[in-house]
Amino acid sequence: MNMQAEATDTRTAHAAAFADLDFDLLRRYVQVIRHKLTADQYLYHAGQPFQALYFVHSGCLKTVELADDGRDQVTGFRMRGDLLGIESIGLRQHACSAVALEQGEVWELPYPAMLTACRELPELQAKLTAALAEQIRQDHAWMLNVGTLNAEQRVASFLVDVAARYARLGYSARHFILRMRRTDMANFLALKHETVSRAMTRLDDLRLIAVERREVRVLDDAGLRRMAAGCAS
Amino acid sequence: MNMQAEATDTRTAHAAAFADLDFDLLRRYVQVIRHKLTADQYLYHAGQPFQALYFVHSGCLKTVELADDGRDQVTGFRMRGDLLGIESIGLRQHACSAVALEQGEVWELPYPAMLTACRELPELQAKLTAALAEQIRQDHAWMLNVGTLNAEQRVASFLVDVAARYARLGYSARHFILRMRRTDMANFLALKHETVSRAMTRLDDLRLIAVERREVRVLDDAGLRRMAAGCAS
DNA sequence: TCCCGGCGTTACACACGGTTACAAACCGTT
DNA sequence: AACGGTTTGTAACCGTGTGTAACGCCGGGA
Repeated sequence: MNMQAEATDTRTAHAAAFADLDFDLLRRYVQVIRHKLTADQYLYHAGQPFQALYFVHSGCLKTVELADDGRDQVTGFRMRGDLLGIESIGLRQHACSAVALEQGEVWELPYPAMLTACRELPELQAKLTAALAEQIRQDHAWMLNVGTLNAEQRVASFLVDVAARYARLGYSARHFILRMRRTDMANFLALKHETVSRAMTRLDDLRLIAVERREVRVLDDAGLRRMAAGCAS
Repeated sequence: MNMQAEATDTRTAHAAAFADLDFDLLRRYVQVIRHKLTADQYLYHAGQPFQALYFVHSGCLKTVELADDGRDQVTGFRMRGDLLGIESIGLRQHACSAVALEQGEVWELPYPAMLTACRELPELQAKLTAALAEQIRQDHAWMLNVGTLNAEQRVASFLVDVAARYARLGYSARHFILRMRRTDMANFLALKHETVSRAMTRLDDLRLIAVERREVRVLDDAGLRRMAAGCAS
């Protein structure tokens, strides 16, 4: 849901997913600890000691960047197969917070053990590095969208990306339930929640989607993608 | 110049710089190739084969994300000590373009050789990973600023960050020359160049800075930082 | 030296999205 | 079923930043 370029073009074709990792092999080196999460539960707070990465097994979480003066920015949403905490690598304390949007389960991967495991398993090292690079590309795609698209286009782009992520997980890209509130979506897209509401109803009016609160049905995929790209009208 | 949090707080205190790397040691493993660049010269284009990372030895470059429909977004500015190309790790082709803003020199680090060198030098591997994570944190700080600050505050924040980067390189944080045009600044800050101009003159009117085209003098550092934070007025 | 093109600045009208306010729908609790 | 709190939707107004245009400045080339 990081609004990365929707089409898997040649540049992103080889983006490695952490999901298809051999966890049985990994468990020989790293003690993987399962954690159940409930809605609104913090997985970690900004400022807490950084000790582990987290693999999302189920559910959906948001990562939130915080400023000293109280400003906050949702920097992404993570679902099954995504890795959490990589942004804090090299620090002693977490750079941001991670909050569960619904109940779910994450697998804790203690970082010191991961480091030694990386020395034994070059494949793991490559996957981790690839995950970091992929995160940078996602963020840059977000910058491009927020920097160049208007409110409606941003919302459309977001929905296209969400749909693609659901498709990758084997769910329907045509009909899904958003896991986050309007406020979270708005914050992520650098908009206000009223604006997101208006954009959603407008996309509904245009028969591109059918919305009912968090339930979204994609009626005109091509049209939605056209809207998500720079094309006006 | 990526508008990261200006104060080096406890969270960013251990951000590893690639600058203090032992290049003599690295040269035993990697054939470092020097490249001179002239203003407006592309170091690499989006879509070109990804074969190397680049260490900026002198000069200033911008990285530009491109969309199929022609939209473009400046994702950052790189100066001496910064690493270029890391966002394309794991891909066959570069994900973005890099353009020199002035004459300068970069050192090409062929990536396959870097990979093998990383296996021999754990310190190098750590530095590379840290550089990737640091990039993510910079991007998230940018998201926070663009998502929550108005035009004036963004420009102030940008100037504070530029000043900090110059200071780190041993130059004056009080008096410097911007290396990029208003258009590049504006694109990076998700504004229009006219808006950046107006913001600069307003910061000048407020006696926080003294501007004359690309020349900037910081008159009230604390005031500028206050403006760069969420504080209104 | 003059001319030209790129860059930066300024003025003004307008539009998009923010602000504010209120209402409706949903949720969990009692 | 009634209640309160939260989330979402709708509407009117307003302000920040944009679009447009004109002008000034500076540097490079003829």
